[in-house]
Amino acid sequence: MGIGQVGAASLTQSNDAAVGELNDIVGFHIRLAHGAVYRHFVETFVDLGLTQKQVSVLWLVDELPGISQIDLGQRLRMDRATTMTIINRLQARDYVRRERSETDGRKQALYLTEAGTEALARAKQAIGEHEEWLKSRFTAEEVEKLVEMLARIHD
Amino acid sequence: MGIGQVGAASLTQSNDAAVGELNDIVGFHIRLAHGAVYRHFVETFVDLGLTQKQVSVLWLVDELPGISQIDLGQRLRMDRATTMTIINRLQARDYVRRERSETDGRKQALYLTEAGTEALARAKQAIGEHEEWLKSRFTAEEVEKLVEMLARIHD
DNA sequence: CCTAATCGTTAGTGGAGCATACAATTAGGC
DNA sequence: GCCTAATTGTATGCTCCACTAACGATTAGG
Repeated sequence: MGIGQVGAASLTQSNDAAVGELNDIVGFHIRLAHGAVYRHFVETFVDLGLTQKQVSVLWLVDELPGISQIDLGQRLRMDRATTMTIINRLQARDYVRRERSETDGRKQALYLTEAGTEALARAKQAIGEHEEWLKSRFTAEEVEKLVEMLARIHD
Repeated sequence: MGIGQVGAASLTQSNDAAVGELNDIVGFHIRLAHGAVYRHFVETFVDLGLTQKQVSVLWLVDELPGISQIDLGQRLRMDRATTMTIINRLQARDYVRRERSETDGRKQALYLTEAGTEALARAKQAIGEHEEWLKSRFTAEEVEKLVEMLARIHD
């Protein structure tokens, strides 16, 4: 699908499955793009059996060992209850363990288990493929611009 | 949050809740942005009680009366089962009705009811606010570029 | 005409997000 | 220091979305 200097309206309607005026809704495109990325992610991770959220959590716990659930949730924009269920799943698979924080009795300190570390390593491999699939349609400058614009939305 | 000519790396880490290397993952930003849009959508639509998907479906059925479920699903990137559940919900609320297609006995022809048409009208009002919230952080050129790049992902 | 494909449907699984309520712990004002 | 308020984790329950697998009805095509 060649991308030239054409208006976005005509461009994004070049597909055979037109959606009419919906095409002008930015949120609609974000949702569709997210869905496409999600589906490719699932394909790529079907062997590992990990979701986007689970990988993000493993990744962050690895970078910040001892992080609390509330801190983790805030960085990934999840509420406490959602964070709980994800940690529960990862703990059930023995990828993560909880320890009572020494400095704050309310908090749980999260750590990766060995299995979790291994799973994360494999996940990072898969993330590489996944990102390649995603980035392949953009130049480096466009990737940077895209990320910057997306960050303006979620920050 | 001022946006200047700064590299994306430092920019997107300007927030207090840093995520380290995850910041370089494009898919991660798409997911976060989608989450932010989703949350604002829910806020905006709490009175109407409609989801993004439901509004998209009402919108398309209105533009293409008599559309089949399979066609609808393809345009919105949903599989048959997912489309079913959404149509079921909209039908239960009397926003949509199914009719046997005259030209193909396998298909259902979808139409909005009067209540559905009214709901869509209110939804379009709310979409206006929602889009304004979303677009307010971009120039018109940026919006066009963003939509075009997102379309490259989901087309 | 008969087989294969398509479409809708049903049932079941799993992930994610949210609200609410509660217990334990800590922080802060007095 | 004490007491109240806030924080953190937890449990329960709800909704929504996406997918798989199977099945019946219908249509398309060799």
